[in-house]
Amino acid sequence: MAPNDAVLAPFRKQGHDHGKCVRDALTAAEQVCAREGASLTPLRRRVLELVWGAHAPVRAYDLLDTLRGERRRAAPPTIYRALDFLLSVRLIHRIESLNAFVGCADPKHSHGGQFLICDGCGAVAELDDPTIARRVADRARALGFTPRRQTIEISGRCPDCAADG
Amino acid sequence: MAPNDAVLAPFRKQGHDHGKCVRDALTAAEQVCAREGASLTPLRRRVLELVWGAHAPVRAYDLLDTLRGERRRAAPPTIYRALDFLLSVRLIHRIESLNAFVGCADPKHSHGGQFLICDGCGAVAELDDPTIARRVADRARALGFTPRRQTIEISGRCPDCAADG
DNA sequence: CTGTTTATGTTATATTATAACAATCTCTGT
DNA sequence: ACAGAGATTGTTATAATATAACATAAACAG
Ligand SMILES: [Zn+2]
Ligand SMILES: [Zn+2]
Ligand SMILES: [Zn+2]
Ligand SMILES: [Zn+2]
Repeated sequence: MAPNDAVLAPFRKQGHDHGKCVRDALTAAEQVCAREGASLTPLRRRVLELVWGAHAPVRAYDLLDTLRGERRRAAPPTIYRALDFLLSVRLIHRIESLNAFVGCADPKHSHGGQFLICDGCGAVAELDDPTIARRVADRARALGFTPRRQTIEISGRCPDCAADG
Repeated sequence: MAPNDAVLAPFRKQGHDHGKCVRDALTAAEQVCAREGASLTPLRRRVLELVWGAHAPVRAYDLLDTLRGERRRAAPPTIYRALDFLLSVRLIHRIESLNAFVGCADPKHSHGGQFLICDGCGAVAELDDPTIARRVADRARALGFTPRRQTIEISGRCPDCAADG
């Protein structure tokens, strides 16, 4: 398996076992929370599972609609609080340019991810190129700025969608 | 004047002539629009001027409030259409992580800017480091992705605010 | 237990953005 | 000047995203 394969999984409509993606993500989540003493309640766990449901960014109110099917009293704060928790332990990322959320591909290591967002199919792949992150941070510091968080989002066309229209 | 001076102007509360910033921005805007055959109407020009009012990102509804003082019938579409126009000719940028807008420091050259956003004072400085932009684009292309637009936003503390709390 | 913290429920509202259609302005060709 | 076409702005309504504020209920430590 080429090293790019994991990164590009979201762009492969067929040929990746997404059930396994989700199971692995939940397992990793348990470990991360245990390590940090954070409490992954059933609600938070379920929201994380829903975020992972597609290999694509999900909007808060879509999560809410789904959750309402199984938990009558879900309201906007229900979802936003769960999302805030998941963000705080870095199990998910927020895609600023889409107002949407996506599961973190590598929650065990701290990082400000870089995201490739396909205009065609909506899929998002998460890179983690330390060279880019470091270069950006260095450039900021060279100007006397103290960086805290990076948001790097690249819109364009994934391999499949570039081939089509 | 050191080369960083222009970039850091937004972080210097004193000692930069902001009136000149605005006048220069409007002059450049006229030129850009003339060159592209775009029509910088009084309304659009005024909204651009308001965006430049502070050297900081401005939210759409704040612009709307201001505009209403001088144009009774301003409504959300008034502002959003003007902003869409200004974005389309790249006279302003949208800061995704703030849902806010900021004047482009260099509208004569096409670029996906990189933004340093101060948590303390709210000021935003625009970099344009081609090395970063190229590296990001190259990395995307190496994965078969065709990049169209980059969003790069760095939150942190500007020199002044890092010195304080 | 009992108070304290954490998590969730509940209602209401704030903030950001767009849809849809009407009116007006601008420009062009005659 | 006039008609028609396209661009711009006005107007009303509503969609989409997010948070405030306070109530209730679990979880947990002493
Ligand atoms: Zn998957
Ligand atoms: Zn991640
Ligand atoms: Zn710019
Ligand atoms: Zn500052």
